[in-house]
Amino acid sequence: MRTEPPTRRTQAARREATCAKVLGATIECLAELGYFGTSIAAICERAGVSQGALFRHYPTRRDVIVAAAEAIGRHHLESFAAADLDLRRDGYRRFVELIRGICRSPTHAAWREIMIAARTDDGLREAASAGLGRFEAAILELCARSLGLGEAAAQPAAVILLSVMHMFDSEAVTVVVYGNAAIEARRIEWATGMLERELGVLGN
Amino acid sequence: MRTEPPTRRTQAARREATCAKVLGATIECLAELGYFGTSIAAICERAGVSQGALFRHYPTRRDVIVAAAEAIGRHHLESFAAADLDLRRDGYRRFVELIRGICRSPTHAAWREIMIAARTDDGLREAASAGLGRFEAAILELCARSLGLGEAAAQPAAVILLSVMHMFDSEAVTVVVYGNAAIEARRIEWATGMLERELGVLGN
DNA sequence: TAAGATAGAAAGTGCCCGCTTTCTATCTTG
DNA sequence: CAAGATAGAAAGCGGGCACTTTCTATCTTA
Repeated sequence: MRTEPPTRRTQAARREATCAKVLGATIECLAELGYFGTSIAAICERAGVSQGALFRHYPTRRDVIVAAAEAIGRHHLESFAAADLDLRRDGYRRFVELIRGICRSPTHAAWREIMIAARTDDGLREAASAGLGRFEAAILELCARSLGLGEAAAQPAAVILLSVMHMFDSEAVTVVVYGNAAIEARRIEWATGMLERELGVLGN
Repeated sequence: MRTEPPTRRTQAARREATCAKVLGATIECLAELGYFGTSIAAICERAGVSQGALFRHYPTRRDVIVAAAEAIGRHHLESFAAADLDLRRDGYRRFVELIRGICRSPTHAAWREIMIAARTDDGLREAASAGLGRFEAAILELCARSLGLGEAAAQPAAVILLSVMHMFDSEAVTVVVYGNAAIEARRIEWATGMLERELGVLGN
């Protein structure tokens, strides 16, 4: 399995394969090494691809990052679709655990690294905001679907659910830097109850 | 005012003056250029100080960042002390606006840049976590003082208030990258009401 | 006030970065 | 199957980075 026999593959397939390896490695690097540490060399080493190969498919480092943001955005959409959550059927505990799990995942760490970099990098921001926004879009869609409301009527709920997402997104960073297990345990309890109280009213 | 006459200053005063200039410039750079863009050259240019001068006082770039984190932590503590907030007297709207304002401030942006970098930089994390944690400490202290409860009894309130802080911390990034004014306006309203409902119970 | 210590400026130094160049291997198409 | 196109490897290149060295100016102290 080390060097597979020279299987005959179409050019498109070869291209897609190395692009996938590059994007996967980029997401891993962002999660483990941060935006700063995600160098072309680090990406290529992890992907098992030469730098020349990478630059054949992506003209600049920024384009690699932007493509990774797109991939992460799609991944987030799929995660929510796969969870197939119905807030009224499942209750809010599952939602809270789902959001917290996603926020603490490596993929989301990569998403966050790009978000933070985009704040101070105008070009990256313009190029990547669509892909990054898909995480927000995923939750908005979840609201409409899960509550069986139109987009306008779902907005009050969306504000609340997005706020919970922001809460766990920011918490996930502090967990690593100066974790406070007692507070985190209380938070997940409180968030569940709070959603029941705040969204229960809307559910009528 | 361009080149002030060679006023006679003690060595300690000169030292303190350039250190202050360096730390101020570092915080500005972190806020405007991000962690990546906060190079020694950028810091020194903004501070009006040579690189040799900087390295006389801080052995490495990391030490500059750590010192900046300490300064930001102290600044956050002072911000909360200066606000002199009493939740029961002032109501929750002022708290929500205070937190949102702080989270959107340049100083807090610098804090966040260091937090994010600390996630993937072990040495930075160990050296800076104490300073960074002062933001959390400031809110915890606010809880105990503002609600007139002991530390143990204040913890349920602390969980809620810290959660609101996390919410606006994460929101502040998305505001820059793909702002959604409608949701942000609703969020500040909702957060105020939610705190009244959730903390009103505890207040008894 | 002389001698040593500290602060600061200016010009390096080596390294790693994103990216390019060059060349070979594999695939497509007439 | 020949000829051109595409994919990929390997080495190289300029530039910016953190940090050092060297030298001068200012302060401290005996």
